[in-house]
Amino acid sequence: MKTGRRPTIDDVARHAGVSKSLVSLVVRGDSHVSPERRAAALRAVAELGYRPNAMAQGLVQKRTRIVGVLVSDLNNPFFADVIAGIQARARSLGYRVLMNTGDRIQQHEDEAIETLLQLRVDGLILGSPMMESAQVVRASKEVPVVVVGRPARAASVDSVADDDAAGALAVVKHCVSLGHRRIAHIDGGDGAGALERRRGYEEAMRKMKLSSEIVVGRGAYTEAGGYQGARELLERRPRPTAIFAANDLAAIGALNAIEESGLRAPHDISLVGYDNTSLAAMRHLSLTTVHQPRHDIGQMAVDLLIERIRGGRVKPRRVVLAPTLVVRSTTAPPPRERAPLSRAHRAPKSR
Amino acid sequence: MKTGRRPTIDDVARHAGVSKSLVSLVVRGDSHVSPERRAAALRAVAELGYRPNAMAQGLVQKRTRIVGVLVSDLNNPFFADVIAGIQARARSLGYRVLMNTGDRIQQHEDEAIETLLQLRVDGLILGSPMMESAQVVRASKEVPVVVVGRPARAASVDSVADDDAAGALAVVKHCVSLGHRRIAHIDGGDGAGALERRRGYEEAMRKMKLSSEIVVGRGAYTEAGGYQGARELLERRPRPTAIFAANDLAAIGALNAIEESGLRAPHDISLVGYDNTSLAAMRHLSLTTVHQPRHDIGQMAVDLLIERIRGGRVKPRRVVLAPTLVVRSTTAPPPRERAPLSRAHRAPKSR
DNA sequence: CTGAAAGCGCTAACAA
DNA sequence: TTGTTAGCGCTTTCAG
Repeated sequence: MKTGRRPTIDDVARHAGVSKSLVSLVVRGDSHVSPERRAAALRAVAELGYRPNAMAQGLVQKRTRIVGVLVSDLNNPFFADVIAGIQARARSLGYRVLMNTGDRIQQHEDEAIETLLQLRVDGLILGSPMMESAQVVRASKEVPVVVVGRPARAASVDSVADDDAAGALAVVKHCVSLGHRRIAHIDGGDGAGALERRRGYEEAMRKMKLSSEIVVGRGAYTEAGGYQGARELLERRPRPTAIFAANDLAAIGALNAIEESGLRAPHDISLVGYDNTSLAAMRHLSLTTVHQPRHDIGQMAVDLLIERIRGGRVKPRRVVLAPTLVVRSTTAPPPRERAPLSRAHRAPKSR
Repeated sequence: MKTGRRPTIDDVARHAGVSKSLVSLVVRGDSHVSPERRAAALRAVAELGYRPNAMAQGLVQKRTRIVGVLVSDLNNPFFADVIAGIQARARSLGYRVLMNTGDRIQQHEDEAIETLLQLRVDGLILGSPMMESAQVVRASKEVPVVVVGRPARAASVDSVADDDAAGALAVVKHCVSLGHRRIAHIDGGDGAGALERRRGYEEAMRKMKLSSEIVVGRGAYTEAGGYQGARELLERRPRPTAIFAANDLAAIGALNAIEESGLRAPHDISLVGYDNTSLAAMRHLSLTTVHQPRHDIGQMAVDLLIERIRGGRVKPRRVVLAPTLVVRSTTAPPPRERAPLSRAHRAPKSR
């Protein structure tokens, strides 16, 4: 496992018969070095298996070229693509990425951030953090912070998220165009952006003149949360004919509840998710959902971050990306009502 | 964003009117400090918002108390629980976790490890790495390494994985007990542990006296891989009556292919996955699969790692955890054959 | 273009 | 108990 202590830049210098600083220049790819010495240094590096100590570098340079990423929930495939976008962009800008997860537990999130902060990462990207805004602000006092998946509330923090209002409106319109009126929502509990998505739903319902049909079940951005929310909604009479879940995971949980009740989607009840994760795309599931440009979100987050790191921009930026409805197989016209009464004032509005 | 430079331990010491080392002791919780000075130091820490610089600490202490984790694929929910296990155990042992992902690309994996190594993490856990064994060995020269999800091949590396042979045998036995004989396998391509799983399948088939029925389709640990493999298998005549995919993701891909061919599982063809991820448990999917104790795997990985870090154990350890078959709804007796011929020598063996 | 020296923020002896 | 001192491994002036 180990052969004495690890070689330092001094060892390399001695081995190559040059000075420390010369080696330092070579290792970092500076061009103002004579070919011979460069070669000598490089050879020594290879022979000794020298690996620069990032801590020592960071200590003196006062930067690490590391962006820290906090992911609220690794179970949510939504983040996989966002992170891919982050990694790709960071790589091309010469930064490295280090992740940490909070398991959807605030205290863990705090610890995760603390770790990253103590390491002196150059910037922080928070993926749908559960943590309170105050914590985010606190972190932003130390280092540039970009929040992903929910709009930032603080002035010192950038954010990139999708337009929940637009997404929700598209969903509601789609359902209405199929003939639904009793369109219920399962919210994301205290998950990131859940409030915005819920408001988007309510607003959309009002826009479609369905204020009186607004019904929200309490959920979470998890399968279990969706299941709970659906149970609550399915007990209502009259039952909703369409359910709009706060994300795909919740939609799947809702689907479980629906099937458990002996109902089928979309025959008896239509179901819509949010995020267009790989789950939704599964042919077997084929969930109607809302697509967010995840990769772009990740890239944009890095761009904002680096911009702050480099330029010292101060003005906060709230980037909002347009979502798109993806119609698959879990939405269909509502089943015919037994009592024709409720069909009476159906708004024929469609898009 | 920033208010001048960050406070250092010197600032704290000056502010509190004590020495650096006193502050250092207090911050690290040393007990040999008088209450008054401790209080003074703590107050100064709070007032200045002091946060120890982990790089400086690491530099002098020659350890970071960080375990680095490489995750091959964030899309695979398998890792979420393993990581939860890692985090939990690491936390309780006073270590922090920093993750990195390689997107299933070898070069990225190498870079990810390099980042972690340059940061001088105390140990490395590699989650189902795609990288070659040589790379793993190279890393293990720098720092203790534990491989998760595939047996380590090198003497300097520990590993913790499940018993693929046992898992495969359970799957094959289950299928046989339902009356299947043409049980095909979709392998994991060059994914971690794919070879072992495939060998386990072949061995199991032989044990069940079905050597002549061994058929392997080329796949990967992804939905796309499973889809491809299934396409290949479904073209065969006679068609397999059961498919055993290398993991759940692949099984889902296979399911897509099956349904696309107008077949249904388990009515026309039985399907088994591996890993018992949250995907498999989805009621709507209800995939028969093999459960691995993911949380335990993560914990065990940390235990092995810390043991090496602390004690300097040298003897390699290969921990193998027992998997269990989880029978759900994608397996059933095979459809009746048109030609009764092939039913003639069905082995009635069951478990 | 190259080398010597100073110091990043912290801990670990060692003294006091 | 507490303060002083000497580095950890590296980069960065600043002379040569």
